[in-house]
Amino acid sequence: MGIQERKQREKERRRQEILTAAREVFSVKGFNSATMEEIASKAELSPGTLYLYFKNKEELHTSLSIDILAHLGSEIEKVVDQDISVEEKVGRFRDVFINVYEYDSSILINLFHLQSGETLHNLSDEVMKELKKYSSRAHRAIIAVVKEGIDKGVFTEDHPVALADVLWATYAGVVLWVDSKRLLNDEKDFVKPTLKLAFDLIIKGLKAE
Amino acid sequence: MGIQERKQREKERRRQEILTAAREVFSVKGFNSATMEEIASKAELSPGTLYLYFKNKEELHTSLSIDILAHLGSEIEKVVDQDISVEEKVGRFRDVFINVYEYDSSILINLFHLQSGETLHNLSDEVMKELKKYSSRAHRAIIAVVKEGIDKGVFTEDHPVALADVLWATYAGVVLWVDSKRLLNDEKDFVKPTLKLAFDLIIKGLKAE
Amino acid sequence: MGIQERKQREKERRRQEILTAAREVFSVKGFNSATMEEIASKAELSPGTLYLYFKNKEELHTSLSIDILAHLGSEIEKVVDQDISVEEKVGRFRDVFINVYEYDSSILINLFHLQSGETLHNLSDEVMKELKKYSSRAHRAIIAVVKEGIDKGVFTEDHPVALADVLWATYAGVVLWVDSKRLLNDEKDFVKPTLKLAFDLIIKGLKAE
Amino acid sequence: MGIQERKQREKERRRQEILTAAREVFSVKGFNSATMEEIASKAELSPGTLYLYFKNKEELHTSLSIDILAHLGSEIEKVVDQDISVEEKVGRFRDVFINVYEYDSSILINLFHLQSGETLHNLSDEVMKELKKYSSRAHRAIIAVVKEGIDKGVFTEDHPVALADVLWATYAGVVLWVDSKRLLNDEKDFVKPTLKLAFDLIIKGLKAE
DNA sequence: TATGAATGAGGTTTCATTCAT
DNA sequence: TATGAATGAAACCTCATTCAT
Repeated sequence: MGIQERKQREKERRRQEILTAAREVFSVKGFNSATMEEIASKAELSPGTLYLYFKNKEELHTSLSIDILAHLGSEIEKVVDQDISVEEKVGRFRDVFINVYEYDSSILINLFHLQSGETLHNLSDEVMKELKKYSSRAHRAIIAVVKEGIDKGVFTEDHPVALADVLWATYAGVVLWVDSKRLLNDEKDFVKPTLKLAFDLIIKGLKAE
Repeated sequence: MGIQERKQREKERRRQEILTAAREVFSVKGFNSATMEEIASKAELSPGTLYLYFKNKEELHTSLSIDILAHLGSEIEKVVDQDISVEEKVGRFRDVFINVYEYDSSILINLFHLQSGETLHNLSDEVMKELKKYSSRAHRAIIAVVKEGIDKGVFTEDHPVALADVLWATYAGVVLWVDSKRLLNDEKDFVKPTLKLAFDLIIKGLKAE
Repeated sequence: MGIQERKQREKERRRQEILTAAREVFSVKGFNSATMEEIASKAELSPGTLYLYFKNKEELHTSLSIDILAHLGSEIEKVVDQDISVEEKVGRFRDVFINVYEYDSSILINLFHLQSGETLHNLSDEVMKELKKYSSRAHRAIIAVVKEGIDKGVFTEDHPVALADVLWATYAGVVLWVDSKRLLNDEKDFVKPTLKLAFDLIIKGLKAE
Repeated sequence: MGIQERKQREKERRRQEILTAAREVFSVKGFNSATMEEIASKAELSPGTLYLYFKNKEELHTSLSIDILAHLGSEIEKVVDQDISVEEKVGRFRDVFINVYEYDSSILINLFHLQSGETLHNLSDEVMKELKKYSSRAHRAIIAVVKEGIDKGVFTEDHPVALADVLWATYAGVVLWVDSKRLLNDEKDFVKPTLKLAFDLIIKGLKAE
């Protein structure tokens, strides 16, 4: 391992440390209330250093979303070529969704919230492209499975993209809705069962008679 | 009409003007990027005047949400006692959702975004209570219908509250997801068909075999 | 009584009502924290009306000081020509001071605080003149008595103006100091005994051996 | 001298620069009319920088008072154990008072004005505690000397705390009164002789026959 | 590469004062 | 004379970002 490489690795490690600190702070405070200073301090770095690794606050935040989106996408993709029935595949999607939610619920919530006009408009083209890339990767995988189901006559005939949207939207909706209910009413987190129920209904609904 | 009444009416009109201006600005900019100055200027008023009608920025924003939530709640409630089948009732819910979305999509989106930790924590108790009130009103109505379906043996037996959550979450999810897709990919707005599809699937899924 | 006169009287009555309301508000809130709106509301008038009677907030406040100063001055003056010893006269001053303090401690405190650069600079010449007039009236009376004491050989020979300043300053000092101690330590109001003690010391100190 | 130490010193120097600028501005304008912007500009800094050194305007102002109060307290304390008569000690108090006044009359005036309801209520508990600490330190020292005088039979028997209050109040009163007279009548500053006179009277008055 | 002190634009909010009715 | 809605200037304060070291 040459010096170059070691440096590269060191740099990547530092980047991850910042991301970890940022994740914690954004989770607790939300995007606007989180301050670069607090993130820096949690990463045991100075504010200025953050800007050596990320262009600005926005991109630091979005990097987190991209990370989780990339992970989600790759997990989703793994399902496509498995040797199981399409219904089971959709069931696996549900499990992936649940796992990712449980792995880092707050950033996932942020991810879904992020995708609103306010935040989206300020992103650099580069970051935007990455966001799209990972987002569509997951989406394509879902579409493929839905299509498979339709082709095999297992699912009702319908537009596969739209069906994929429904699955994805339901995921986002349950996560956000349950989160907000929890905040409003001090209830406990019941994303998992709600997600299960929603997907069971949809899978049932998907089936061709 | 006495002077008192005319003044009252004038005041209400002015309030509505501010709300309209705020709606436009918040829709385009989001809560944080919107400025009171811009809202005031759009309403052709001075910044100070806004504070005669709303305690602060937060409350101005939340008023918009409460308005639409109240409307949504009352429309949803109307469905409960109609003399139609439960499946049709759920279909009507879907229609109400679509109508409300079409009436004011941007504030609805804001409403769903609003309900995240960051924003929710700063609301006054009073506003919070109203938010809860209207929110739970709609929710209760949905629960009632789901329950009716289960009791009549038309819907699968399951926890009615959870089923209502699924419906509501799906609504929120579709609205947010389609909105973000639109922003990301410059696509056109296809909330309506997606909502239709999602509800059709769920209604089908809901049915007892 | 003609119409003119009645109007005049009515106007004066209204002015007094405003002053009364202002006194209450300024006493509780202090000059800066008091708002014209609150004063107006306490006087059961609208903010605009206040400006028909007083040029601005500053002058409304100063009017209160002038009132109490005028009262203080006239009470002090009454002492001068009484048929009693000079020591007794100084004792009477003390009593007048105590009475005025007890009549309206908060405005008196405000009066002493008022006389600092911040406030004093913004007064109109006219108000300034009145302030001086009443202030010097009281002062002159005290000087006269001190002088009488010196002339009669009862008091130590010293500059009468300076001695008058000491008396007056002691009054202000005790009032302010006790007030601030009360605020800092939640103690009770002990202006009266402190004032008695201070004057007893000074009267004793004043005596020629 | 290490880097740490140099930085520390540099920081302290900057703090003092700000305090100096603030002192000037507060002296001329008073607390409310002074603006952070003006203070910053006088210190040749940007407004934001002030907030790196002081939490807010209030605390910047109070820091000035605490500084002078601390100085005053320590000077007063030095008098207590000196090997001189109690009368001389009280005379020394007077000298300390005069010195402190001459060192920084404007902040001293502000200090006495500060201690009024309006300002006092907004202080943080921490600052309040410091204020009390230094204030009571000076006060205790005075009480001790007065007590010594009474115990030795040199002073009239009376409540030492009350006597200390009189001394302190006279100090505050003379300073404020003379200041306001100066402002009202454009007279010159005669705090020093007035203070001398007042204390001579009081010392004489204090003596047991 | 890392620091962290300094920046300064910009936002929210208050409230004395005005003026059309 | 009285109103009170509207004004708008101005203040405090925050914090993402920069840059000299």
